[in-house]
Amino acid sequence: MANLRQASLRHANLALVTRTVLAAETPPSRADVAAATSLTRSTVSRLVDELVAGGVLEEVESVVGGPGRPGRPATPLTASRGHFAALGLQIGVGHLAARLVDLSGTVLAERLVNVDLAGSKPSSALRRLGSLAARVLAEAPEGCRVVGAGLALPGLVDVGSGRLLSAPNLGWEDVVPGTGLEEALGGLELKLRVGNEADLAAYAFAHPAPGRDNEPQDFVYLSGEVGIGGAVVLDGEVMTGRHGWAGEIGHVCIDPDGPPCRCGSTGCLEQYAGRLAMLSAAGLDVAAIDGELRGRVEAGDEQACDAVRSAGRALGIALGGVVNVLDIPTVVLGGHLAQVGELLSPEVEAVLARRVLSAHWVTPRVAIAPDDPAAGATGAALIALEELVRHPADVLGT
Amino acid sequence: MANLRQASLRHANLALVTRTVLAAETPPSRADVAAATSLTRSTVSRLVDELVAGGVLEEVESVVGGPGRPGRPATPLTASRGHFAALGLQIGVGHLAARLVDLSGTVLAERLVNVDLAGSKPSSALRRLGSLAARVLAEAPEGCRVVGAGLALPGLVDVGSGRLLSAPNLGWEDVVPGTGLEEALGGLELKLRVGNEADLAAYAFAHPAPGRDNEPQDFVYLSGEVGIGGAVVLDGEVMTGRHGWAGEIGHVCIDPDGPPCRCGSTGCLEQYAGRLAMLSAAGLDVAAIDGELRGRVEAGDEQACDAVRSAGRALGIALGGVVNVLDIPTVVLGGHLAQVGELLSPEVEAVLARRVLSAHWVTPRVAIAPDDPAAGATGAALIALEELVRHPADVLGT
DNA sequence: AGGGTTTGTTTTGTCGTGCAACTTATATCC
DNA sequence: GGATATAAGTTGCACGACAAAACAAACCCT
Repeated sequence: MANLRQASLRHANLALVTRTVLAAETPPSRADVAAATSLTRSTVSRLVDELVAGGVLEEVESVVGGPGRPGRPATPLTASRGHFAALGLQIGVGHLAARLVDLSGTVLAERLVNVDLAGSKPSSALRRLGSLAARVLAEAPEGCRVVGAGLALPGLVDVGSGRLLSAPNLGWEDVVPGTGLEEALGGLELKLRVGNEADLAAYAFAHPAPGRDNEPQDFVYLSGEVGIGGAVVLDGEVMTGRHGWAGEIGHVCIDPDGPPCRCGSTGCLEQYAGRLAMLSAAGLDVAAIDGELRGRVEAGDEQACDAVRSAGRALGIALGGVVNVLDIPTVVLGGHLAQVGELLSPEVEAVLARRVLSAHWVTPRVAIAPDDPAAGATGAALIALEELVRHPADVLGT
Repeated sequence: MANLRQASLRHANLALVTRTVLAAETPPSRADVAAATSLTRSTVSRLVDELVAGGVLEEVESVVGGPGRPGRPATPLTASRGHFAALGLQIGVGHLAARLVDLSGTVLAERLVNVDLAGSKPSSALRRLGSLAARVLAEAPEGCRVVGAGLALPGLVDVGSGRLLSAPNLGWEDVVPGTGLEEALGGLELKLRVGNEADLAAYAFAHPAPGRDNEPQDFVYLSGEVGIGGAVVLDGEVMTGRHGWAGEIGHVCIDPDGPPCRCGSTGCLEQYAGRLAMLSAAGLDVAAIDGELRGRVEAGDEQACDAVRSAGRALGIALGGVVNVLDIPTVVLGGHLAQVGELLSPEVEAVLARRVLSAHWVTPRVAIAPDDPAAGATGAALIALEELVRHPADVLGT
C-alpha cells in the first residue's frame, strides 16, 4: 500500500490526463480533458505541456472540416505516434510472431513465420524468435523508444519468475524464455514479461489500443489452439488468479464418466470441443485445414453438423457453469473456435439459455474474435504499453 | 474516474492511516503507522489527531506489561469502540437476524429468531425483521452513530436498485425490502444495501473486523442452506460479477444427463450435494436435524457414508472446474456444508487433486467456516463499515 | 542523576492545484 | 469591414498538504 505524497499526486494526474486522451474516441482538446477529469484548465494545460514535451502525447493539426463553432479553435490531442513502442512476441504450436506496437496502437513492424514447434527444442525455437525480434526492432522508426517487451506462451506460466512451467502442446517443461532471448533484447535492457497466450489475446480483444477500451469489458474468452485455453476478463482486466493460472476452461468437466484426457482427468471439455475431437467426430483427418470442417457443414454434411453440434453442446455446458459462477454473460470465441464460430454459437447460446440461472434477466451472448494468429503478441505489447500509460511520469525527464 | 485535488490527497491518507491501524495485529503507535505507510511522523500525527477527535480511532492506555524498551513509551492506537456501528440484517429460509457491529468488529447487540419463512409473505417477514432491527438499535450504547445498514438475502439480488429478484427457497419474487423496513430504519436515514447471503457470509469469513484481513484472501465459498449458494473472493473482495449474480455454484453441471433441477436445467450440483439430496441419499427424513447425518457417518452407517462420499465427489467435480477457471486453490465450506465439512473434505480434496490442472504445483485445500447462521448479517454490517474505512473524511467534521 | 533512545510536536519550506483575470483566435452580426 | 460574442489556452497568486529538521517529552539503563 503506497502512500500519497505531493509528487504522487502529480504522477496520478499525469496518468489521468494521459488515459483520458487515449480513451477518447476523437482527439480531445485541453479543455475537453479538463471537463472530463474535472481538473481545471490551467492544471490540465500544465500537465499536457509536460506530456507533449516528453513525447507521450501529440498535438494534432486542427481538422479543416471542423465544426466551425465560434471561439478559439481547439488543439486536438492524441497519443504520440512512433515515439514509444513495445515489442510483443508469441510462440504458438504452429508459428512464431513478433510485433512492434506504439502508443497509438499502430503496428509499426511485424514478422510472422509458420513453423511446427510441437516437440521442438526450446533453445532453437527461442533463437529463431530472437532473430525475428531483432529484425522487427531494426525496422523501428528513428527516435522510437522501445519501453517494454512481452511474450505470449501456450501453457502454464509463472508470471513472477518469467518461467514457462508446462506447455504440453509444445512438449516443453520448465523453460525460462528470457535467457534464450537475452541476446536479441540485451542491448535494450528490456524486461521480458511472459504471459499465457489466451490471457494476452483476451486483453487484446478488450483493448484495441493502449488505454482504449473495446466493448465488452467483461467476458470469458476461449482460445482454441490445439487444446482449449481460456481467460476471464473483468472490467477490462484479465483475471489471472492467485498464481496466474486462471482460465483453464479446457479442463472443466463435462461428464465425469467421459473419455480420459491427457491432463489425467476424465471428461474434460477439450475432449469434446478441442480441435482434434471436433475433426475426428466429423470424420476428418487430423491434418485437415481449418476451412474444411466449415465447408462440410455448409454443404450439409450430416456427420460434420453433428460434430459441431455436440462440440457446441459441450461448450455450452462448460461455459454455463462459468457464467453461473462469474456472472459474465458474454463469451468470446477466439483461435480455431473463431473460425467455426458462426457454426457453434447457436448451439452454445441455446445451451446457455437453458443452463444459466440468470438467463431469464440477461441472455448470455456469444461473440467471435477476429482471426489473428498473433493476437497474443499484440496483447503482450499492449500490456507493456499499459505500464507506460499507468506511470507516464517515469518516461518524463522530471 | 475521479480527479485528484489536494483535498483528495488528505482524504486518501486519512483512509490509509485508518486502514493501517485497523489492519494491524496489535495496536500500533503513530510511529509504527509512519513506518508502515512511509509517511512522516509529523503527517501521521496530524492525521491521527483528526481521526481520534472524530471518533474513528482511539488511543489505548499503554499496556502495563509492555516490552520495556528504552525511549518514550508509545501511545497505541485502535479502532474506536462503540462510536461508529452498522446494522447487519439477514433473512434466511429458517431464521431472521439483526446484528449491530462496531468499527472494532465487536457485536454490540444481536437478535436471532428461528422461523420457517418458506412460502411466507414478504411483507410480514419484513415487518418482523423491522421490529428485530428496532430492538437491536435501541440497545446501541450512548453516543453510538449508526452509519449504515445491510441486508443479506438468500437469492438473486439487484444491488443497484436494492431489489430481490428471485428467492426460490423463500418463494419470493421481485421484492424491494427497503420499503418494508423504512419504518424501522426511517428515523436514521439509513440507506439499506442488500446483498446475496453467500456473498456477505464469504466477506465476513475474509474479514474478522472492518479493515482487518483473515487468511485466506482468495477462496471459493460454498454456502449450503436449502440450496447451495456460493461466492468467489479475490484478494479479500467478493467478486459480484457484471450484475451482482456471481457465485451460483449450486447450478454448475455435474452430469448433463443427471436429474432435473428446479432451475430448469439438469444435473446441477444442488441435485447431488444439496441438503435435501444428501439427506435422502442417506435414507434420512427431510426434517432430520443436521447433526443426525453426522452421527450416522461417525457410527459407520454404510448408506450415510456413501451419501457423503457421493456429495463430496460432486462438489469436487464442480469445484474442480471453478478452480481450473479461477486459479483459486482454496475452498471454504459454510452453512450446512460446514457441519459435515470434516466428512466431506477428504473426498473433495481427492477429486480436486485429480481434476485440477495445476494441482501438481499447488494442492487445492478445503477449509471449513465457523458455524454461524447469521454470518450474512455480520458481512452486511462489515461492508457498510468498510465504506467508513474507505472514506473516513466523510464522518469528520472538516 | 545523567546519558541514551524513542515517541510525538512544532516550525519552516516546497510543491501542486484551484481560482480568477488575461490573452488569443475564431465565428457571427450589423 | 469592424464590433462583439465565444471558447481555448495562459499567467500570477493564494491555499493547502506534506517533508524535513529541530525540539520537547517520557522512559530505560547504568
